[in-house]
Amino acid sequence: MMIMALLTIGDFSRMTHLSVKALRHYHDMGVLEPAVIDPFTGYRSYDTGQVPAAQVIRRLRDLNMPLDQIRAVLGAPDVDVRSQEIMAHLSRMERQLQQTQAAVAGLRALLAGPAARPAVEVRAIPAVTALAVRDTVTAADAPVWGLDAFGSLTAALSSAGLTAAGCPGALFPSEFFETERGELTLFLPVVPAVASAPAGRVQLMEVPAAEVAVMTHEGAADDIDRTYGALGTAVAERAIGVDGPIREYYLVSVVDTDDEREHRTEVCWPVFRTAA
Amino acid sequence: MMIMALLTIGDFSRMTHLSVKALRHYHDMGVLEPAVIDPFTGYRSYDTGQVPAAQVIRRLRDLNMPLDQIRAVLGAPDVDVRSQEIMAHLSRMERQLQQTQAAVAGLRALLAGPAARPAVEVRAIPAVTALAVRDTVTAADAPVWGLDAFGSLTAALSSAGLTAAGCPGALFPSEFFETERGELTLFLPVVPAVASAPAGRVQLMEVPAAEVAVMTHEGAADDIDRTYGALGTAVAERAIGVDGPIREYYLVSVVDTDDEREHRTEVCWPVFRTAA
DNA sequence: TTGCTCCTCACGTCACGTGAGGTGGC
DNA sequence: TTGCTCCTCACGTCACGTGAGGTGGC
Repeated sequence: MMIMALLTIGDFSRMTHLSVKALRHYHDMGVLEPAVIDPFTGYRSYDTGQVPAAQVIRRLRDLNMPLDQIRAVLGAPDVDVRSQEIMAHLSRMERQLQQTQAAVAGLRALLAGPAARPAVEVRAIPAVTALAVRDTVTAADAPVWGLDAFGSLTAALSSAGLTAAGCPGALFPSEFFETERGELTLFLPVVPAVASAPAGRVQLMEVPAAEVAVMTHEGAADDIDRTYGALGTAVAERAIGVDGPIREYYLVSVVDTDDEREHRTEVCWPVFRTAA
Repeated sequence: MMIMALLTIGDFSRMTHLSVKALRHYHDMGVLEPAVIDPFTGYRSYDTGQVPAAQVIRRLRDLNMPLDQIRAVLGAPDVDVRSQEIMAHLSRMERQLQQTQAAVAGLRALLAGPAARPAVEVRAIPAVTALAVRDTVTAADAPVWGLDAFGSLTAALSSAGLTAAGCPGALFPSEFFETERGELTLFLPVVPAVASAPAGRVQLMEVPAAEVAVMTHEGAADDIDRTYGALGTAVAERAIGVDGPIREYYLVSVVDTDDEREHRTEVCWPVFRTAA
């Protein structure tokens, strides 16, 4: 760890293409400490040996990695942890890229004009017994949470010796859309039976009956707001809406096929019990 | 433009998957005004007819379009201007995506360990006459500016009846790296001759002589900080650096080939005149 | 009357950028 | 001595999120 040559912050800036302001910020945040700090003038001096670290920081910032994570990556004791954190970040970025592509496609579709909208059907859903997982989740985490929760449900299904009685569904409280965070419930209807109590985070619950307006969403979940808009509009214009959680039923989902175009989701909006 | 049904902010949030906080913010920013505002309570009411606009906003925000631009897009009088602005944004995003991919590749290369570094050569560059364009530019705008300036230079070359005497180069003041903004000079050496004065923003200048350390960067410009780091390190460790603008000479660049891997750029770092 | 929804400030977040105002070294 | 580089606050930016504290409608 020999010091090879000390550099002013200006020289170091030129060598790394990091702005002086950014370097000072990285110092303040503990991401990249100068090799020497003059106790009288406060002048920072960097070492030529710090150039590679600065280049890594620049790349990670280009990839939008937060400074806290960069500090953790650079401070990781062994190389495995380090590359593991980087790979985790890259896969998060890949997911984000897919979302971007979906947004571009969705935008084109929107601007091309309103698509033919599937019909709205009013339906009475009876109460059912179901295995369920309930957690407080943010909108950003919801897809991953859902997949994980579904894994727990299928595991509990077999270990409790129960039989599925329909496709999985979820309950979304109003709060979830209004604040992008709320307590979600993923459930899997089962044939009622005397069974051993489900273990862990899976519980047996009664999904209440409901009168709902239903519209089927075809395709990837990124576009599902279009169906919400069309369904909500239909409900509002008929003035039949009531309070209560929105439901989704996953007729065909990622657990059935990787081709998102084949996915089918029923969106259910609560309406008056009196609606014919 | 008939009002079809009024919605509370909560209902509108559920229908568009925009958070209530976001909707209030869009109102404050003039991006999406509620159809009705109760003068006593301040309650906002939206119209079902506003759902499509909200969906477009959501897509554009997913694409990181700033609210100012979104307001402009939605307010655009004709569809041509609107789709033009969107296309411009998409191409900016595409450029950003390329940068992301370059950052991933660059990161892999950095973590794989230091590459074999090309040799540093100390060279005396004589003064030359050149056509030049000079502008104050930010680091983010520099590549586009450079391409545009080169176009002006070649146009001026033929209209002034001059002959090129070398490949194009650029001068970068220290300030440009330290603040990511500064006055850049792109120049094209010419055979001195009595010629008509160049027009517009192109001027005839004397590029001063300089003693420099030179390293050749092979490949895309996104990676050029690695060469700056290696060159700056070499200069610092020999303690031969002096003040002065850094130069780049574009031996093979985007004007010669679209294959970035073939690009070759000489980076020139000012050193003592006495260096042998 | 009790929840629930809605409202308006005021402040926080994140990674710096933008001055202001001042000092040190050649 | 004059520039130039460096320093430290303090505040701004952008698109909201996070409470605090309060009101209206069923």
